Amino acid sequence: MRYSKIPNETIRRLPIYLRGLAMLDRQGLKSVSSDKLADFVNAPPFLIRKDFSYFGDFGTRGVGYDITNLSRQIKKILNLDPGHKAALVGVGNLGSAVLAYPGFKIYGFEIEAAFDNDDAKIGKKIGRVSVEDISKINTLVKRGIMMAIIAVPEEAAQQVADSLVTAGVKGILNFSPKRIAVPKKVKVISIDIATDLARLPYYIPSS
Amino acid sequence: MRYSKIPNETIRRLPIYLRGLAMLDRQGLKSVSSDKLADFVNAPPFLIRKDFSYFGDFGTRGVGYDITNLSRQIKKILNLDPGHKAALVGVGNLGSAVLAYPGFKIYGFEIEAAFDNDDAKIGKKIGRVSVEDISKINTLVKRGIMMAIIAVPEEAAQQVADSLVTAGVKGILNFSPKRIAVPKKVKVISIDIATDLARLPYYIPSS
DNA sequence: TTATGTGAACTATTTCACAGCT
DNA sequence: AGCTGTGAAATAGTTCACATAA
Repeated sequence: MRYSKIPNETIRRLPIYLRGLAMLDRQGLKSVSSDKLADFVNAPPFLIRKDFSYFGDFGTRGVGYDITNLSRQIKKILNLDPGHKAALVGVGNLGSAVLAYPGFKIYGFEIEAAFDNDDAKIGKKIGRVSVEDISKINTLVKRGIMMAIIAVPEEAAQQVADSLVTAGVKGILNFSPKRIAVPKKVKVISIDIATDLARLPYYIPSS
Repeated sequence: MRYSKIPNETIRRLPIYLRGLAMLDRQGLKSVSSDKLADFVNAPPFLIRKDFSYFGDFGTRGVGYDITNLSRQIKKILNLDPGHKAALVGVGNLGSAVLAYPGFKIYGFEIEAAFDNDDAKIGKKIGRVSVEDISKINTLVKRGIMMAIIAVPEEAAQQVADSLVTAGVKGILNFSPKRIAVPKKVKVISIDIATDLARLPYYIPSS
C-alpha cells in the first residue's frame, strides 16, 4: 500500500475489472494489457493502470498483467476470501432472481441462506438453499454469514434491516427503494432500479 | 439554466430527491426545507440546495420548497413526461420482479410491453402487459416506446441490445453483467448486482 | 428569525505525458 | 519496441460561510 488514500471510485471499479479478467481467462488468455482490458470494462487504459498502482506493481512493463495473478490480487484487496457467504431476505421475484444469478460465482461467494415470512415458501428448496422462517435470522453470524441482501417490499425493509443488525450482520445490499437506517459500523449499499431508469430520459434527446 | 455545466452526480441524485418528495407528499406535507429533505435522501442540505440551484430558484427563503412545485420541476428537468413508456425484454425472475416493481410509478412511467423468446411465456398476461415474441421488438418505436430494460441471460444481452438499437430505442437499462456495445447516441445505464455485492466485503472490518 | 442561493475554498478523481523496466 | 507506473496538471464535485430574501 503505497498511497495513503484509495479513491472510493477505484474500489467501485475493482469488481468490474475482476469480471473483465474472468472473461479473458475464459478465452484462454494468460496476460492482458491495460489497453486490451479497457475494451472489456469501459474505462480508459491509464485509469486502469492508476487504479492498480494504488495497491502495488501488478504488471510487467512491455508485457502487461498476468490474469491469474491480477485476479488474485484484486480478490485480496476486496477481501473476497474464497467461500464468502451471504444471506438473502425476501424470496419473491427479485429474491429468486438473486438466488439464480450466475454472476456471483466469480467473486467467490455463495448465497448460503434465504429467509421469508410466507409460510407457503418456508421449507421450499430453491437451488441449493432452503427457505427459512425470517425469525431464524439471528442464527446468521453463528453460521459465519456477515452479509445480507434485502429483497423485501419497501414497508418491511427497515424492520428486516434491524433484525440483520441485531443478528450481527456487517454489510447489507439493499434493493428496496427505502433508505434504511443502520449503525455507522454497518455498511449499506443500495440499489434502486427505478432511480436508474428515471435518469435515462434525461440523456435521451427530445423524444 | 444559469450554469453552463450540470454535474452528472446532480442528475443521478434528482430521482432520489423526487422519491423523497413523494414520501413527504404522502405524509401530507406541503413544503419542506433542505434540512428536512436531507433526512430522507442521505445527502447534506447544502448539496441539495446547490443541486437545485443549477436549474433555478425553486425555493422560498425562510420557508423552504413547495413539494408539488419542486416535484414538477424535477420531472421537467429529467424529461419525465407523464406517461413515459418503457419495454422489458426477458421475463424471467428478474424481469418479473421489474414488472411487479411498484417504484416506477412516481417517475411517471409504465412498462408497456414485455418480450421473451420462450413459447411457454409468450401470450401470458403479467400484470397489465402480455408477453410478446421477441421478434416483435421492431414495433417499439411505432408504439412510442423509446426506452427498454434488458433482463435476459448474459449470452443474449448483446443480441437483444442490437435488436433494440435497430428498432430505434434511445435508452437502455442493462441488468446483464455483460458490457453491451451500442452506438454513441444510445444511452446505456448498467446495473450488475454482483459488482455491488462484491465491494461490500472491502468495507467490512477483518471478518 | 428562518432557510435559500451561491461564490470561493477545498477535496476527489481523472487525464496526460513521459520516465523507466523488460 | 512495448507497456507499465506515476508525478503533475486539469477537471469534477463537495463543503463552507454568509449575503440575501421572506
